Amino acid sequence: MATIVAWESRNLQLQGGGGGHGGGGGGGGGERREYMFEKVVTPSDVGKLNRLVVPKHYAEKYFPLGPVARTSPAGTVLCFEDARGGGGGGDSTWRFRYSYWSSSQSYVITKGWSRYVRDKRLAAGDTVSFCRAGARLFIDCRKRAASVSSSSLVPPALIKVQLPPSRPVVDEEEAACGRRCLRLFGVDLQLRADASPALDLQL
Amino acid sequence: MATIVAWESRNLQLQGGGGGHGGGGGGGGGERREYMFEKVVTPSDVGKLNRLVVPKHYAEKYFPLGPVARTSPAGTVLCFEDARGGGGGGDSTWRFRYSYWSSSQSYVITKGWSRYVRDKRLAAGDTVSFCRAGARLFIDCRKRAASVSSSSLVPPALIKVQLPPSRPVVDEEEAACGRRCLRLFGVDLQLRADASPALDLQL
DNA sequence: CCTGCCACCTGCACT
DNA sequence: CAGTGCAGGTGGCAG
Repeated sequence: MATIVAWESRNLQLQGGGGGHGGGGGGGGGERREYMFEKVVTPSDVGKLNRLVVPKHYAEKYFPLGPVARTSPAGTVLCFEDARGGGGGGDSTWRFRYSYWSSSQSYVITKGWSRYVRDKRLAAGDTVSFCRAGARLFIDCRKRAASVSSSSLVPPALIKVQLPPSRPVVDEEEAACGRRCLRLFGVDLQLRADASPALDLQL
Repeated sequence: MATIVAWESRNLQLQGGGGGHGGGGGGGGGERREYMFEKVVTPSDVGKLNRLVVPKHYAEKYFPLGPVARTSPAGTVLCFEDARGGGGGGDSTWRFRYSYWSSSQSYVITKGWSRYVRDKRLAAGDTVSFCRAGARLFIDCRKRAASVSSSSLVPPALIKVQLPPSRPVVDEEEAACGRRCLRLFGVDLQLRADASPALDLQL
C-alpha cells in the first residue's frame, strides 16, 4: 500500500525528511516553495514498468491536463527543478512526460522517469515529493528510514487476521502467559499480547 | 492440446450441447444460424492470460481482419449475441477485442474475454462455439461432459514433497502411531502412513 | 537481435 | 456492497 502524505499550503523549505543533507539546497529563488504532495513509491514505480503513477487526487489538483492533452496519448511535458540542485550532475532539471491513461483511469509520468529512478537510486519505500514556487516546479526524494534489516528493500506482505475480541480468560495456559491463540493449518500459533492483530509474514 | 471441431455450412439451431435449456433461446430472428466453428478451451484460454486464441484457420475464414486492422494493435471489435439470450444478466451482447499478434502469429480475442469466462464459469475442457445468422454473430458455450468428480472444476494444485525414504523407526512416538512427519513453517505436520507422498493443497 | 519504453489491460483492495 | 483507483502485468515497437 502506498502511503500518501500531503501538506497543503504549508510553506517550508524542502529538505530531506530523514537525515537532512546539511545546507545544500540549490535553486532557492525568491518565491517561497509550497508543498504539493508526496508519494511513497511502490515497487512498480521504481521497477521495469518505467512509470510513476500519480494519485488521481493530487494529479487533478496540481497537474491539471487540459482537455486536449488529457485525450492525447502524448500528454504533456512537465519540467521539474531538482530541489537539491542536481547533485553534481548536469543541469538539475528533469523533464518528464505526463499523461492520462484512459484504460486504467490514472495519471502517469513516463518518459524520463526511469532516468530519475536510476540517478537517485530510488527504491521501493522511498519518497518522492513535489512542490512549487510560483510557476516553477520542484522534485525531491528521500530514502526511507533505514529499517533494522537494511537488506530487505521490499516491504513485507501484511496478512491481516481478524482475531476474536478479548474475552474473559477461561484457559489456564492462556492465562498463564497472557497470549492469544490463532489456529492456522490446524496448528495453534501464539501471539504476544502486545502484538497488533496482524500476522507479519515475510514472503 | 486443444481439440477443434467444426461443422461447416451445417444449419442447426444453436442449443446447449448437454442438457438443452428447454425452449429458451433468445434472439432467434428470421435468418437461420450457420455454425462456424468450436474450440475446446485450453487452460490458458480460461486462465490469467485473459485471451482466447482463435485457431488461425478459422480466424482467417470467419473473422477476417482487413490489412489495416491486421497491422493495427487495436485490431477490431467483434460483437456477439449470447446464443442463450444472456442468462438473466443484462443485454446479452458480448463485445470482444479481436486482433492479430504478430509476435506469436496468432489471432486472439482479448478485451472482454475474461468477463465472459467468469460469467459463464468456463473451465479448461469446456467448449465455446461460434455461429452466425447473416451479419449477426453468436457465441455459445457448454461444459464438458461431467467427469467422475464433478466438484473439482479446477484441478487442485499439487505440490510434490519429497519425503525421506522409510527408515528404521527410532522415535517412539513415531513408532506408536506409524506416521511420517513433515516440518513446514517450523511446525511438524504428520502424514498418515497410507497417504501418497504429496501434499494436496487447494489454492 | 535485443532492450527499453509505450500503450493498454485487469484483478483486487479500498472506499 | 458497488464502484474505482492503482499496482502489476502484457505485447508491440522503436532504436
